[in-house]
Amino acid sequence: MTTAKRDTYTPETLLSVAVQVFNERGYDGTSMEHLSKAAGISKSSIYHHVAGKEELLRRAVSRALDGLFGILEEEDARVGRPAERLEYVVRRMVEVLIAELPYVTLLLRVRGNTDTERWALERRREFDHRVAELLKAAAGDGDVREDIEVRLVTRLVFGMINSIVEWYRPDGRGMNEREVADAVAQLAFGGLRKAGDGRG
Amino acid sequence: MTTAKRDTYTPETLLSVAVQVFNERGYDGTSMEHLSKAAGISKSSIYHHVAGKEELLRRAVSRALDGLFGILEEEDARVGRPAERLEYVVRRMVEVLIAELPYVTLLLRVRGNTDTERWALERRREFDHRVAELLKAAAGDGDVREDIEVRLVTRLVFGMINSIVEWYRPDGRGMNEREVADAVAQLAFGGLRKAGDGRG
DNA sequence: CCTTGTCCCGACCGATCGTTCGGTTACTCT
DNA sequence: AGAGTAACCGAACGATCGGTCGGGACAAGG
Repeated sequence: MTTAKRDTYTPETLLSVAVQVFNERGYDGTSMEHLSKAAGISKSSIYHHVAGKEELLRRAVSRALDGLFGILEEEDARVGRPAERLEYVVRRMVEVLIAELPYVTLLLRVRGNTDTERWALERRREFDHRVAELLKAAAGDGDVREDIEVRLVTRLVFGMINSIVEWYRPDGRGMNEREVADAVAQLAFGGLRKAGDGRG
Repeated sequence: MTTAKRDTYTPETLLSVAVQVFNERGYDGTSMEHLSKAAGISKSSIYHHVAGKEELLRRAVSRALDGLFGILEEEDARVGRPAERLEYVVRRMVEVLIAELPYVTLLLRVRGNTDTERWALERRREFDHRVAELLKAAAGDGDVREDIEVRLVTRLVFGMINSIVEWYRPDGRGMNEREVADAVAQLAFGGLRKAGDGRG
């Protein structure tokens, strides 16, 4: 039956291995041979669980996108003053990014060579746009600086957040999700200079 | 003679075409066939000008690294108060990044699959380290906030700057290098919140 | 026992990979 | 004009690519 539990591979466990290799070697730089070596099964056996290489990519970026879009559906992201909703979304982005680190990492590196990659890029743009609107509303309230273009600020803040995938590693003794989220929020809203009180 | 000017390809003109394709498709996702189509010459002719695909990558990342390390040798980056030297370096990084956009873009995307890529990653880390020391000195002077770890701040600011390659396109009617550098410096040092006066 | 279906494998497919080679064109210099 | 050579090409190289195929091992249900 379909609900039976086996100690062999499932599409999910295979995915976690594949995503790790994708992030180390790059998607295009990873062959099915690399995946079979990393997973410990033969190349042809992979096709018993998933349709192919691109399905693994699709499953991975879907998981990342679900996590990000899920933020926008949370109550604190939907109701309240835009500036506060924005800060909440920024913090949650960091948390989700860390919680789903390998999947988001892969999402952020997609180039657009295949249909799956182009779909991922489109959905990413959609998410960016939603956050940009939040920032725009906050600027309309006079809660954030207006001397820099909204679109530019959005891109820079996204750049700062997304760069986390380039260095954060869950060592155990490192920072946890909350600490990183605090640092990002403080730096993004308060800036590098000492004068700012950092709010709270 | 070697100084003769031809209207055919040189390693440099070929490089500019190759880097553009590398950035569109990714290095691993680009075949020599793709390059020959984009350059308008046959695949085998490329090997008359360069030793192979990896040499094109090495030339490209070398150019980007030379631009970045060149900043650290400029006078304003070497003498003066660390906090001011830091702000100068940040602004110059943005300018160099935009001036050498395709080359820096490629540099920031290498994964480490070949010797060339690993060498590029090592030199990048060296540059990051040099800037981190500058930030550390500025923190020692009490000129920047110390409530966030120096290494973390460095990474986040680098993330913000480096993200420029993901969206900046020299349209002509868009922002110029100086305007982007100003915005980055203002956001990095002054933060998103309105309270900050933005210094000057 | 035998069937059924899951899980896995080695061998192989056509296509494409980066690269090489022999040879032709076209320009420069004398 | 003739020699020399830089620039270029089509064809082909062995290797590897993502993916297919037929079948074997194994556990569960009858």
